[in-house]
Amino acid sequence: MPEGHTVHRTANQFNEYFGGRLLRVDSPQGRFSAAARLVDQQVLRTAVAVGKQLFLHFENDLTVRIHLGIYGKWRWYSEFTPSGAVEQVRARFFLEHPAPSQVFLADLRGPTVCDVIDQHEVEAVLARLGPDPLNADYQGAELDRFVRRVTQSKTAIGQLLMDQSVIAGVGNVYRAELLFRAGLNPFVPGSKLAATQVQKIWEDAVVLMEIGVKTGVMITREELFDADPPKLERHFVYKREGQRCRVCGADIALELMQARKLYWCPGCQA
DNA sequence: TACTCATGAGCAA
DNA sequence: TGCTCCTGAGTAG
Repeated sequence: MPEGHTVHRTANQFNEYFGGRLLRVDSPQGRFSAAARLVDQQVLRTAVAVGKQLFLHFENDLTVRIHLGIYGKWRWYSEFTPSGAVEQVRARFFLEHPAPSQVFLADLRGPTVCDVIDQHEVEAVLARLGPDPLNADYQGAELDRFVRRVTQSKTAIGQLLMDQSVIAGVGNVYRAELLFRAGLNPFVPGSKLAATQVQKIWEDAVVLMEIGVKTGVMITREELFDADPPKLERHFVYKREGQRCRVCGADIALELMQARKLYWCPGCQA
């Protein structure tokens, strides 16, 4: 489920299993081979997630940048029995001399982006990303930046929340659920919202996405935060079109916004 | 087993 | 706006 919380979990795993270690980097599929050689047998300094992007910084000042897109998947192994077709593995990261039963190998399949870049290119990518609720000092500049971008824009708030330069890491699920929880109509222009309303969206994003990092799943109903509910129970509106709203009983609506499915409740978000 | 759809985003037109 | 990248979960039959 590649919204921002997933990427932060992956960064945490890289730091835990591979941080400060000499890594082998390979591309069984071949498409990443030339780039992989640039960081193969280098020490991983640190892994950092910003929005939906993962940066693996190596000691030779090169960085692997990964964006899962819609298909990308990670698999982690503590035994050398990788599953699935190896020719689909874009990138493989592993320790050459792991301790017994240690997690030592990560396979990456189907990413939109997997490349090796230098520090200037890292900065260029970061420059076009908005603040990330999972990285932010949220009393401070990051929150202000988000509020300013939204309240100065005539674009619908439903679109703004999907714009990675406005807020990095929110995707289609969190977009729908954040707007529902805020009681906001997705089609309202950002400029029509009060700063306090926009601030509340941000604070809610921090709460929901931190739970996502902790649990690994996107749960947006408070009463289920500790319950590990089945998929269809986790949300208020996402993928619930035609069903009754859990709060007001109205039929959940589904519309296309910028070619993405937008779920919302016409009763609660009038 | 075959088919559909998806949590994303860059690009051409 | 529509196409593309191209994995895998879910579902229909």
